[in-house]
Amino acid sequence: MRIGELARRTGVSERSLRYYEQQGLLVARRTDGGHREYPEAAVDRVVHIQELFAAGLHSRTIYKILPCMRDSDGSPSEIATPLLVEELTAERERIDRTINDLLRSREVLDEVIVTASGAPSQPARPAQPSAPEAA
Amino acid sequence: MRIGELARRTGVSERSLRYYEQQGLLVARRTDGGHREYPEAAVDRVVHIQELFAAGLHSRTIYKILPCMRDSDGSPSEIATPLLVEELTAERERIDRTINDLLRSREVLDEVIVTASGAPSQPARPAQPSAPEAA
DNA sequence: GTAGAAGCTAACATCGGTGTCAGGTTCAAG
DNA sequence: CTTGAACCTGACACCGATGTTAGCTTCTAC
Repeated sequence: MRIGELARRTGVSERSLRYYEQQGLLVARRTDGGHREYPEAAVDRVVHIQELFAAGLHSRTIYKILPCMRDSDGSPSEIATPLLVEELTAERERIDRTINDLLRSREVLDEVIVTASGAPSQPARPAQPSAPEAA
Repeated sequence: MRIGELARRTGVSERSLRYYEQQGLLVARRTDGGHREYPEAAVDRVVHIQELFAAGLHSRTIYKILPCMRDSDGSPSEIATPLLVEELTAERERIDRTINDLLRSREVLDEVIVTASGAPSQPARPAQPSAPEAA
């Protein structure tokens, strides 16, 4: 398939798909005229890439782990080196910390939401207009 | 306390603390000479701000919810408006999606790590992906 | 009063994935 | 052919929190 279809099917912009290729995350055959031609497996691969990006990994890291995942092509194809494993472990810890931050913040939001929903417009404390005007 | 100490105690750079003030997230009295002077409660507040930033909230959003949290000053001080509640609910959903992405990506990392650690040179046969002990 | 540490403001840089525009080429259907 | 959609490359812009530097002022301890 071509880039337009891949973009449509994955929800990722053509711009991003070209960027992925530039970063070595995605390969494409070319037609004689130079247009990209993707195999079906590209859809899965793009989805995977997106997930990893969404988790805050950098393209360089994604580049390194892609061949170690059983993925688009169905085959793991490579085993991570000890160095890479170390890096991924650090990345894993970062992810854990982020999850914890998210959970904490979600609690905070919930509390604010619940407080507001539970108590109708009753300024608990009309006092101190300590709200600094927006900068 | 002054900015240097606050920075040390919170692990947040002076640059960021000044930025927070500029965004209206943090207030400080000033000495005659113009130096910032923070109350003890600032430490907690900065920590809270950091958590919210880490969860991907923008300073504008943080600005709006800060007065609705029971926080540094100990008092909730304000109740969220319906509009804000709506916004926070959307934010909450974004956080949920992000958590899911992180969990998925963590699984992927775990699989790569386990495969590499467990099998010196063999096609993937991963044992139980290590228990999600984050949270 | 003086030296040096600590603060102040202001301005510019950075990172990295993505949006967008420009100017040109290819593809497919009439 | 011709035409219009789809694609190509390349370059620049953006966001937003944070780093960094510069040049100056204030504070504190001697």
